[in-house]
Amino acid sequence: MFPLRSQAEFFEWFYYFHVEYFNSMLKIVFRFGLIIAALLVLFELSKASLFVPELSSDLVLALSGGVFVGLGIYVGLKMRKEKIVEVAAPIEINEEQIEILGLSEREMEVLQLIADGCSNKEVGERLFLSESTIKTHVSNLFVKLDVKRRTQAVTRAKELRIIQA
Amino acid sequence: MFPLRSQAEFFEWFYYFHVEYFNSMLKIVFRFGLIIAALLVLFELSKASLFVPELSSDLVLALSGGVFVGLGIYVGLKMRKEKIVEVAAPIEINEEQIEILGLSEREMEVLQLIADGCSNKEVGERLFLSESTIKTHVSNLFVKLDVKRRTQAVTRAKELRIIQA
DNA sequence: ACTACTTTGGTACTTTAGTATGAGGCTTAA
DNA sequence: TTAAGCCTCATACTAAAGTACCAAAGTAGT
Repeated sequence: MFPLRSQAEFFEWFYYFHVEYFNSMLKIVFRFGLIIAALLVLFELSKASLFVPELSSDLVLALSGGVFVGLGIYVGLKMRKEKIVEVAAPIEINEEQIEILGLSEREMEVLQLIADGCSNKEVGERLFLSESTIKTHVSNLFVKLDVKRRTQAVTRAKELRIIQA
Repeated sequence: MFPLRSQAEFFEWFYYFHVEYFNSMLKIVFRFGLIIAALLVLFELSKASLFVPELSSDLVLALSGGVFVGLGIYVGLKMRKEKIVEVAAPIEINEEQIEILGLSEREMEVLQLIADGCSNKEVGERLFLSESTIKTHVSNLFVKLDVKRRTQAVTRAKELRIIQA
């Protein structure tokens, strides 16, 4: 049988890995490792053939092959799902960045409307404010975003994920 | 040994899969299947132990375990890479839509620069054209995109996937 | 109450954007 | 060759954007 001590060490090593890089891509590797370890045990059991001693090693291999294929399909599906979610999900707004830039609520409202293609006048109408006020807000926005034009402001805001893309 | 006929059938089945869903996530599954098949062969070879007959089955298991872990890491890295590419990759440009709208090459260049936040003057400087020419292009763009302002043009262009987001 | 900040609005001005129109040069297909 | 379409540039104009001030009202914390 697989030496227990080595197995334990194996898991220990993997646990270390897991803790060290928990939120990284190595999570995937860890998951993989676990599944593989489980499969090794399964394999070992099959080879021991306690219940069906007359099983040929070929059949065992075929079986484990099937298991691996099933695993492949499962993992493939799982990853695909994650992918779709990642791609299709609306980009979450970086509130922290808004804090850092010191953008007020009004400024954010104005920024969003500008990104929607509104003129200063239209923004004013939508927010029930005068065009003068909007101009003030826009000017302040430009300073805070370090840009010179509204188009740049929109691009920058989307880069910084502070408005919906 | 693993029965050759079954193995051939196995590959045939996988090939069918591959052709059927070539550009889908089942590509991953297929790749998985291939790797597994290769590993089964490797395993078989190890078991045959032609070169080192005194190898214990424990050691073989340990070795294959190592191989599987390596495989896990490799696949994990590979998939991670693909994911990042998919997420960060530039959205592919809808050439068909450009055709439909009847946008010329120059207009597309101007559109892209506008989206980057350039003023008409700056666009002109980058393309070695006069501001007048840019204004003409921009006006034509607005008609074709059915918008009234450059900010709207940018938003619309990104919606239609005719410029880089 | 004082301070700091946001929000609102204004005037006056400069710059950029956008419209309308015309026109010459270039390429391409009928 | 002629027509169509694109690219280029220009003038003259209107509209919108942007800057630089100032100022009052509200709000929240010290």
